[in-house]
Parts: sequence; C-alpha cells; structure tokens
Amino acid sequence: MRTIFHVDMDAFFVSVEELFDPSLKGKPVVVGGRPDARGVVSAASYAARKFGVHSAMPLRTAYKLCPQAIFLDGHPHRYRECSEKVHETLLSFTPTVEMASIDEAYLDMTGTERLHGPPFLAAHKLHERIRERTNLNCSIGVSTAKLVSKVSSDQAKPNGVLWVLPGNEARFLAPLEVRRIPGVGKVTEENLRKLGIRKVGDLARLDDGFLEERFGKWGLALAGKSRGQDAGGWFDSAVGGRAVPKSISHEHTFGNDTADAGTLHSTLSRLSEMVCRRLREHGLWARTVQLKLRYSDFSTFTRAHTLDHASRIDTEVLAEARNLFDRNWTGKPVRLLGVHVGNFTEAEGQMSLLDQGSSDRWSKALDAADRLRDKYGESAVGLAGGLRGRFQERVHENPAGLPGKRPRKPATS
DNA sequence: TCTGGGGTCCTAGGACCC
DNA sequence: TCTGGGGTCCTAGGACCC
Repeated sequence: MRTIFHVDMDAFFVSVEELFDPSLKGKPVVVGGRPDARGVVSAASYAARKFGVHSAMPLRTAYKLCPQAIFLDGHPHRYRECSEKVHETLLSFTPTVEMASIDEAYLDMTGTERLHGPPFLAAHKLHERIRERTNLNCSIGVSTAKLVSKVSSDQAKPNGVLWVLPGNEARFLAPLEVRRIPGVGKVTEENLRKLGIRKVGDLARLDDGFLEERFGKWGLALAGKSRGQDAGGWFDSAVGGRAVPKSISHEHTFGNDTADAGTLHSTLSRLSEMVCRRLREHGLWARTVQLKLRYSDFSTFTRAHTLDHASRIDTEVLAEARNLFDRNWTGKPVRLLGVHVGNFTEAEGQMSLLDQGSSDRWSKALDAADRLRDKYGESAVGLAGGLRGRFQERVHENPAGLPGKRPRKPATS
C-alpha cells in the first residue's frame, strides 16, 4: 500500500506576483497580458474568479467580465525561481519527488511514518513548511494513488489538506463530475454525456469491454481511473523524475495577422534559433522538423520532414522550416507560426566527414553565441534573417540557408 | 468568447519491407 | 501477380494538461 501526496500551489502565478507587489493582495488580478491583447488568461486571483474569470479565457473576455481587474504580463523567470524553491522544500522533506509541472508535484511518502508520523499529520507539516519557506499557499491531496491524490488536492483548494482513507478511493470519486478526472476534457465529457454518463460513479459501474470498444485504449484506462487506479494514460504509476523531453517547440502569434514575407521569414529564423538553443542546452539532436501555420480563420496546418541525420544547427533547422513554409504557405495572412522538433537522438548519427567538420565548427560557434545570449540577453546574437527582422533592414542573405564549407561566425550586433 | 505557448499521448493511413 | 499479414517508420491531426 503506497502513500502518495499531490502538492498543488494555489493560484501560483498570481501569488508569486503578490510576493513582488503585496498591494495586489485581495484584489482581482489577471496574469496573461494587456486586457486588449491577443491572448488568454494564464492565472486569475480568487477575487477575479468571483466575476467568472478563469484561466484559458481570452483576455478580452476577462476584461468584459471584470474591467476593474489589474492585468499583468507574466514573469516566467519569477515563476521558475519560485518553483525551484518549492522543489527544494519538497526535497528537504522526502527524496522521492516528481515535479509534474511548474506548480505541482507528487511525493511518494510510503514508509515515512517513523520520520513524519501518519499521513495526515505529515501533510500538515509539509503544508506548514512550504508556507514558511516560500510564503506561498498550496493544497495537498493524500491517498494511495497519484490520480486520487490529484483529485483530492483539487477538492482541498484553497489552502487545504485532504486525505482519502485507503479503501475509500472509489467512494470518494463516485459523486464527482467525470470532468474532474484528469484527462477528461470538454470532448470526452460531451461524448460520455451522450451515453448518459455524468458522474464518475456512472463510469465505474460500466463494463470495461464496453468502454474499450467505445473509446479504445484510453477507455480502458478511464475505467481504471473511475475506480481510483493509476494504470494507463496520463498516469504512470511510479513517482519519479521527468525524463528528457520528447519534443521542443516555439511558436508566435502575431499581434496582427501578416502576409509580409520578410516578417514571416525572420520570425521563422528567430523560432528556429530558439528551438536549436534549447536542443543544445539539453544535449539533444533532432531528426524531425515540423512547421505550424495558422491563418486568420484559425485553420491550422502542420507539415513535417524527417532529416537523414539529426541536427541542432540553427541554419539547418531553419532551412528545413523555410522549405516547408515556402512549399505550403498559401500567401494568405498568417496568425501564428511555429517551429517544432522531435525524434531526438543523443548524437548526430550518419554524416560524412566533410559535413562533420563543418558541423563541429558550427556547434562551437553556436555555443559561443549561447554564452553571449546568457550574458547580454536574448537579442544580443542572431542569424542574419532574425536580425533583419529586428532592425527592419536588408542584410546579405545566404541563399540556401546552409552552413557552407567555410564556417561563418554568426553575426553579432 | 474571438481563441497563448509549452508540452504529452493517441489514432490512423500510407509507404515499405519481409 | 490477381494476393496476405505483420512490423516499423513517417506524417497529420486532435484531445488534453498547466
């Protein structure tokens, strides 16, 4: 029998902003951007939620519901810093910690009773310690399974602790709406509603075979979840650190849709640089490059190509992204552009010796560029195409967008 | 309501190989 | 070659999470 804690920070982004500006406390606060910007709410304070504002809602809608709210741009580095502080605090409590996202974590507390006492007491001790060390509130769910603990931390909000006694998992879940199960979103909820299933208990009573037939592999996992088991889908049962990433992407939504080829190309350039930089940070090479295009009517297309060798070189990824763009862009105004890489390897793989030499020199130049960016900021260094975008001027262009035999140092501003 | 940005996982069809 | 069946890789799209 395991004891699993799920720790979930309360209104995390808003609470972090309050640490930096205590005058925000108790007021309706919306983190995500200006009220007239294209974008959605990242986090809303409890005072703002009273007006119906919630995360993922368009900022303009939030403004209509609550015009007196204070709208803030997010500060990702602040959130990361606070998240690391929370992580350290959790590790000071017990060694088996899995950060599931920036503001939530699972702890395997099995066998810690001699050190921390029974689960409910231990959870309160942890709750107190997080408050002391970070000045932030959280909620903690305790049970025998990750899924049940996650649902119970949600029920415990705000600033509470909730323990589901062993053996009571299914009884705890049964009266809840199916939507409360992580992995059941709008679409699945609606599909289940059509079958007359609204509560988790309705789901638990169904035959496994029926759910598998209706919803495939995921239906079977759903049956297990409804009874409080971790098996399948989004829940790997073991509590452990997150593995290396499986994909890396950057995308950008324009303030106004644009059909200007120069702007689009320089945006691709910048996105490719950002993606490759992250590849180098993780020590990864990617074989597949994917372009994402979204037009004014929100129609969205992805086009991918797999290279015969893996890359993390800005110009190579850009050349592929541009190729995909030039072949697929209809010429209509674009709302969003994205560059995505996946199919990772931990080495470049097949490559001729000639290419190898040029690639090594590029890697060194790019590492140097990364260090400059660390020191002087993200805009200090860029590819020619990205620079042109930044300064709105024409710059000599490498037509193929390829490294070439003589390695050129990336342009510095 | 006029819809971000970063991810994970799943499905399904077609190519290709044995 | 009219034909089969499995396995793997690639590509596109979509549901979902924070």
